[in-house]
Amino acid sequence: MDLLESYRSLLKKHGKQGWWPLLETGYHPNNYAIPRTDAERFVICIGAILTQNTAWKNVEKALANLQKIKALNAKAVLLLDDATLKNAIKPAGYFNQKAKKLREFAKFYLGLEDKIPSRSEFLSIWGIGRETADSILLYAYKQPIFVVDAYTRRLFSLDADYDEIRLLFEAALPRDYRIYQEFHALIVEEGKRSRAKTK
DNA sequence: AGCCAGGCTACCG
DNA sequence: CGGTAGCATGGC
Repeated sequence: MDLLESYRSLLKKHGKQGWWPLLETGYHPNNYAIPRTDAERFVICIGAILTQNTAWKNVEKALANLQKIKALNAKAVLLLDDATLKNAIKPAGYFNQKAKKLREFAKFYLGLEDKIPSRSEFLSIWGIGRETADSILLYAYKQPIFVVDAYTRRLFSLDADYDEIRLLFEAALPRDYRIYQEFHALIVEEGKRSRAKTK
């Protein structure tokens, strides 16, 4: 299986996806400067948590609610009372769990200096699993780590352990975070469309 | 009217 | 270890 060839063909089919989408600017194809600020970085991180097993459309509603109450930063999240936080993120589902996950992450985030946390540091946070950790590393920190999700397994008929699949992609592709970002986004786009067609 | 979304944790055998 | 119930809302 030539993964680089799959990447090229998906790119031709769907065009650049421009992940990660932000509230103000939406998608930003051909712009790899994002995140430019610490604020954008944090929004990417909590978006990655909120989108766990959840359609992005619903995550956008939750993010917009948080923005409305000026809680798109770590300090503000920690200062919100429980009911307000849960109510804001309710559209993204699992609001009891995700409220706790956001607080756990915000606590961690506030403790950071300028350094980039390691994968295992992210994984040690309650509520951050492998895909979420890798999404944060790839899209918020621009680290060349491939993100594996349900669509990746489905599209390529892979039934191996998460990290095995991740390493398979990383070995087959140039070590370039921009390619990893686009490829994962393209896989999701392809997965969404092929599902819409077959139903 | 179901089925399922850009998963994770806890618990089971 | 691998497998899976539970978590929750909204879109199609």
